[in-house]
Amino acid sequence: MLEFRLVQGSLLKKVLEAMKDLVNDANFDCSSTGFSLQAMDSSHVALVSLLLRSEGFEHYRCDRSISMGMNLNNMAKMLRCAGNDDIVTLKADDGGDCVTFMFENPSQDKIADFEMKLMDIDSEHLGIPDAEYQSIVRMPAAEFARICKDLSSIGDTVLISVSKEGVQFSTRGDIGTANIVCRRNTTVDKPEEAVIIEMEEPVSLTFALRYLNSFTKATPLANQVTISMSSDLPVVVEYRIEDIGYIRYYLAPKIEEEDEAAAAAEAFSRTETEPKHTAKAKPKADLKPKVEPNPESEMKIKEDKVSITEIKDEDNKTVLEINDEEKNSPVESKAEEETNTPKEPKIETMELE
Amino acid sequence: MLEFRLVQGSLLKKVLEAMKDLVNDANFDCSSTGFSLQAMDSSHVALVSLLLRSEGFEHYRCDRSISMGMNLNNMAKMLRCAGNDDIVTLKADDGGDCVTFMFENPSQDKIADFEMKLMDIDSEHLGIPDAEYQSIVRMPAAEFARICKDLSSIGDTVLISVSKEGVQFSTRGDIGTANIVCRRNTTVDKPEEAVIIEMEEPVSLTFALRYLNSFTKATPLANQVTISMSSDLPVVVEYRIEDIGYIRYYLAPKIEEEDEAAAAAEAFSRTETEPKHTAKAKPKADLKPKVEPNPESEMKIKEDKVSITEIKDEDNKTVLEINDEEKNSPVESKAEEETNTPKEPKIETMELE
DNA sequence: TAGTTAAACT
DNA sequence: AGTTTAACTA
Repeated sequence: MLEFRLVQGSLLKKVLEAMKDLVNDANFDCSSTGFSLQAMDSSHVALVSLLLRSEGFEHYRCDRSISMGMNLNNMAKMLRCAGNDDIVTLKADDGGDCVTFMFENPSQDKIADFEMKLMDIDSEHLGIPDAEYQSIVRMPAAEFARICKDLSSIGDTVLISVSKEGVQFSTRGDIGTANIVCRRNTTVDKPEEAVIIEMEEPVSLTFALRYLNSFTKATPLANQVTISMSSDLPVVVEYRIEDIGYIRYYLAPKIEEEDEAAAAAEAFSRTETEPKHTAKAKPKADLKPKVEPNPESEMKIKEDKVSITEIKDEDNKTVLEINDEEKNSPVESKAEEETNTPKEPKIETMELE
Repeated sequence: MLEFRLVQGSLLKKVLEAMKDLVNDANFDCSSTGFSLQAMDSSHVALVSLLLRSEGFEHYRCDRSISMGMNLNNMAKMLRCAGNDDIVTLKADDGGDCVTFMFENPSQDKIADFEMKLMDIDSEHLGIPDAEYQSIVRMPAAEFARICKDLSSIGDTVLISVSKEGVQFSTRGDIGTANIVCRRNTTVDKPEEAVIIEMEEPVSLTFALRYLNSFTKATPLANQVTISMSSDLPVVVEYRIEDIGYIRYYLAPKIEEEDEAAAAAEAFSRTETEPKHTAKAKPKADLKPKVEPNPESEMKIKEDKVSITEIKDEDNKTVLEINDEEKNSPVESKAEEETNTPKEPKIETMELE
């Protein structure tokens, strides 16, 4: 028996709006400590990780851990039927193949319940390494969203460069170029407007704006966003959900094209002479973990079972592999249905447990 | 070297939104006195004229007059990246082929610069006669916009009839007819709601609503709109931009169809028996200027060099030609790329200087 | 996939 | 009324 009650029902609505564009189907993992989800986007380029801790709920009961496969689009549709001030209750029987959403409006005179069929989603549980990052930027979530949206009207990718003084976003497209600089700004009286840079090493990385724009669907969940970057790790874009958890997005950086390589050279310690090969053919011996997993990490996974791999595929795109050493053959998620041409660097498999 | 700074950056955003639907590419003419643009719409039916005087800018520097060809859609895209409260600076080097837009947010912690390639647009400089008009209507810009939008759901054209008491907008379509009358109303306490009629002679003219609806994109720039009409001149729809200039739209009236001819008969002294012919094939000798240029006119151009010609093309549509007598062959703008079927009356060439 | 238009919310 | 978001169309 699983049952939890969330007074601020709009929170769950926003969480689903923040995931449904990126992920079609995913397992919600419920345990006594809370409610979590990890899933790769349908083209296996980005990864979403959600955590809602049990303490954040008004009432939380989970007799035994269960994994509920849901179509996020359908779940979002149902949650859209809840008013923003409604109290949302989610119920599921242990053996059942259904989940029930119950919405109570504030005056308790309207009670709705929606039942949704669960799905059997054969997804590996993705463990995510909690690495140390060379640069961490905290800035207003709305501002980051605005920048990504604006730049995507000029170009397809953004080069994010962090220095002690601030963070610069730049792009280039057919109609011209754009450069946006956000200066470090630790305004004390308005913490939600602060731009905070924690930099150990300057970083310059390029990302596909298409995915960043998907990530910013989480903007209504938090005032601030945290962008954590290291040269050879996927960027982490985190929205902390007050008192209850977070939603995090991971995206592998793109390799610069020749003409942009110079600008990125200092940030990338990668050798430009590295031979190209296909991701699948890449021998394990060539793997070059750049960042050791943090031993202090809160990760549930064992670090010695994780390797982060960066290789180039035939299109000179980056492929990051984070592999369980006991499972050397990457397993494609069977939930994958889309026929996207894989132009993006792929986080091929994040099966870490 | 050209550089100007506009504290109210949203103004430039609105100006571009007000032009981009009508004009693809145009030259911005910058001189020490200000910033101006004249361009015909892509089907050569309507004309836009923009003026932003140097006094309206916080800082204005233009060492020598230059003409910068821009794609208005791309320029609008870039300006959309400016916040509404941003300070906008435009810069261009004299010899350069680029223009730079710089946006500073009010707290100065976010600075963006956008660079856009200039185009070589081979457009004649359009001089526009400043005629006297038989009827001038001033009314709230939002009300005019609403009327044009509403009527365009009924019909394609609007008959605007001005009398001392007010102005009437009427249309007819498959589903019925519509009539909107705005009474003269010089409310003293709310000047922005006034409807003011300056009438020397009653006027009834028909215009394509499609174009008027494009013109009303300028509504956010001004509280009031001025509509100046004479029987055989293009209507002028003017939005004054406070403290800095104006945007004006010109559109030739349509000839009434048979069933509507009666209503317009008094306004048009045209003979219904005039034979039909194609605009281009029409020999010069057949042109019948209907209205002599007003000798009292404030026009800057010499009247004897101007002829206003009204002819019908094969579709029984009006074509107004305002020709310099020294240039008998109408010159198509080379910026013209669209392949619109020229169903609308054309202001063929407005080269009057 | 991008742009535009309509609708809903603030 | 303005702004932001969603849905539809090209």
